Parts: sequence; C-alpha cells; structure tokens
Amino acid sequence: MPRVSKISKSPPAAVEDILNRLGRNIRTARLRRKLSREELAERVGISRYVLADIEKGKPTTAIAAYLGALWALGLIQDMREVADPDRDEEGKILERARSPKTAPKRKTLDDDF
Amino acid sequence: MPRVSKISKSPPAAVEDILNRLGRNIRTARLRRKLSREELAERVGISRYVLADIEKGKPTTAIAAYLGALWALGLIQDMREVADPDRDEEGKILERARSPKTAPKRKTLDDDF
DNA sequence: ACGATATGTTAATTTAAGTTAACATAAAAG
DNA sequence: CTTTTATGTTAACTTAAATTAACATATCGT
Repeated sequence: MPRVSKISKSPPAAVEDILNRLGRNIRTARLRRKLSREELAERVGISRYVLADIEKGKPTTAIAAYLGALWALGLIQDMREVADPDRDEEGKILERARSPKTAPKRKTLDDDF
Repeated sequence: MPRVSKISKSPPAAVEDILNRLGRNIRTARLRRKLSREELAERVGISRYVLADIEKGKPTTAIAAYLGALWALGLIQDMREVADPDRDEEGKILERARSPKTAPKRKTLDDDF
C-alpha cells in the first residue's frame, strides 16, 4: 500500500515471525493438497504472484488475500478465536478493575426507519 | 491495493465474518485497555484512520497493520497456530494417502532452518 | 453549561499493490 | 532426452491504500 506504514516496512520480530509462519503453513497446506500456485490462486481469486508473496510472508499484502487462501484451503476456522474477548484474560482483568463500562456507542447517522 | 482482487472486493461470507470478528475483537481489546485510537495507532505505527479501518474489518488493509494491532495489544500469540501443519488433519490424511513426499526443493532455493 | 477528548468525514497527495504479458529455469512425467 | 508443468523474474500499467490537514460532531468530566 502506498505510503507504506512503518509496521509494514520494518515489522517487529514477533509480527515478522507470525508472517513467516503463516506463509510457510499456507504453502505446506497447499502442497499437501497437491495444488499448484495457479490452481489455488484461481480459487482464491488472486494472481499466482500474490500467492507467492503470501507464501513469503509479505507484510503489505491485503489481509483478505491471506484469509482467502486460508478459506480456500479449508483452514479459515483457525482464525475464529483470534483476539477473542472471552480468552483475553488481560483485558478482562483490566475491565473488572475499572468501572463496569460497556462499549461506547455513537448515535447512528444513517437513520433508515 | 490498486487493481483490487475479487477476494477483497467481495469476500466470501466466511472471510467477511472473520474480518468483522477480528475488527470487533481488536476494538474490544483496545477499549478494555483504555486506549484511544490515536494512542494504539501510534504504538502500532499507523495512523488512526487505518486503525478505524481495521476495527471495521476492511479487507484491503495490509495484513501487517492488523497483526501490528494484535501485537500492540499483546494478542499476537493467538496467531501462532493458524494453519499449523500439525493440526491440519485434512492435509495430513491427504499426504499419507499419496507418496511419502516432503516439500519440493529448488536448487537455488535452499531452505535451511 | 463549558471545555477537553475521541471519533467521524472529507479532500488532496503520494506511491506501491496487484494485474497482465513475456520469457527463464527447474523438476516431473513421458 | 524431450515435453510438460511449476515457479521465478522482469517490465509496464492502473488505481486505490495510507498519510496529512482541516473541520464536524459526539461523548465525558467538571
């Protein structure tokens, strides 16, 4: 993406590690299913070049391309619990320590009723 | 990303669902930690506008921006097992059914780890 | 009520993400 | 060995992702 963010240009080690893992895992899953890059890319709806980028763990690639690959491989459900509030113990503790506050709401501007 | 892929323009329901979940979860984690968008965005290394996009589940935003948000919230470890080959039972079965083959190697690309 | 903070919205700008095409090289299949 | 398939590499091109600035509106604290 134009005007590339710092996080994309030089991600912290932890982020780079996850990116590389994800790419390797997607590649492994593809090979196990005996799919060529071209075949998988077509199912995802991207070009083979972007799939190559994904397998390399490119930081600037759209998240939908990564998720599309997981989806086409039948692995998207692995994402369901990421950052799940029920599992965010740290967050739960912080919330309990403060006032019992729910998510703030804005008045909806698109009033279609 | 220019020349937006189909997967980004109109993601399958399963992908859109994950995207919306992720955005909501990141927002919840941020609020629990009493961080403003501006504060979290600065820690991530992105602008507050991109963080707003993330919380909306925008498909075309760079994966590194999403991962950076998880990282800054201390939730990046949730990504470690996504598409993990050890947990890919489908893939393991397929692999066993075929010849006992490991990842193909290119001469120029030596994978050392 | 007021002021401070948080978020929504728009516009202008920059620049690289993703596409296609063409060709090169490496493994696999025959 | 030859053909086919898979992947690497480059170039030209289109267009929207991300930034900044400015202002609007909503929410919170006092």
